[in-house]
Amino acid sequence: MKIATFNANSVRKRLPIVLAWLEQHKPDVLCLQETKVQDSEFPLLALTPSGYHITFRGMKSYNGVATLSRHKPEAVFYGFDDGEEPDDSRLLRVIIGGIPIINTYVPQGFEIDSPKYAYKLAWYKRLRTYFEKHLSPQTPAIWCGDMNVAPRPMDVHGPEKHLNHVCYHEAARKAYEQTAAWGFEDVFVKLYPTRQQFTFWDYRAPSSLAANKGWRIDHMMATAPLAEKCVKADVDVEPRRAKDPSDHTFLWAEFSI
DNA sequence: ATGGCACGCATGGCGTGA
Repeated sequence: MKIATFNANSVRKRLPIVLAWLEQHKPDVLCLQETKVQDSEFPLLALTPSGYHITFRGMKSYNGVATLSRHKPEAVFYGFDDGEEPDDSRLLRVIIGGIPIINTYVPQGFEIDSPKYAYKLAWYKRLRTYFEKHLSPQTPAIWCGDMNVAPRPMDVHGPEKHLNHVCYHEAARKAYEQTAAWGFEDVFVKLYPTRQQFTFWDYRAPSSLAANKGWRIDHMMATAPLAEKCVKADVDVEPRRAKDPSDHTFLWAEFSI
């Protein structure tokens, strides 16, 4: 099973890139974030020729998640179900072949003294509770998406400059680690523990890609029984170099199941 | 030290992203 994740930064703007990537790499599942489109406007027709089943939930302008799959999901769950705001434009769980696949677009947080940052930290706590409620660390499950956290110093260019950045600040890294510690392992790190590989390069510094000044903030996580079956994983930088790119690129993994 | 680019939209500027 091959599964990929991609923050598209508008699925409508990125249709050519998404369609080409599906055609070339033929993943079983592709999780998209920041689709930036409400459901009534989702470009279903444009994606139909790909042959993928498409599960999506979005809102106007911001956020939005979609999961494309070769096989139709057996079940679909939108957002949190803890009685608070479901935030269903950021959390999507589908079951495919008996395996839960959780697609998340974790809040970015703006600035560390912003209420948005407190919301991000709380979001990670809610997500751990969600895992406890719906999953088991002893059975196969995947959690992937834009986590908006660079977990290790090597996961961001110039970490010393970003200690107060919401994607590297200690509290954000701790929140991410404590959620993953429920029972998810980063399969890219498992395969390449010492390799520096970013998944995001800022648009605003036009040289960021050429200078490789990026962040590794998109992650592919698996519970132990699945992580041990991960045979390949990689980041495909090519779509970031394409015309009209997203600021993120694709991360994928293959499991021998 | 600062800002830079891209996207969507009750669009000639703003909120958001990271």
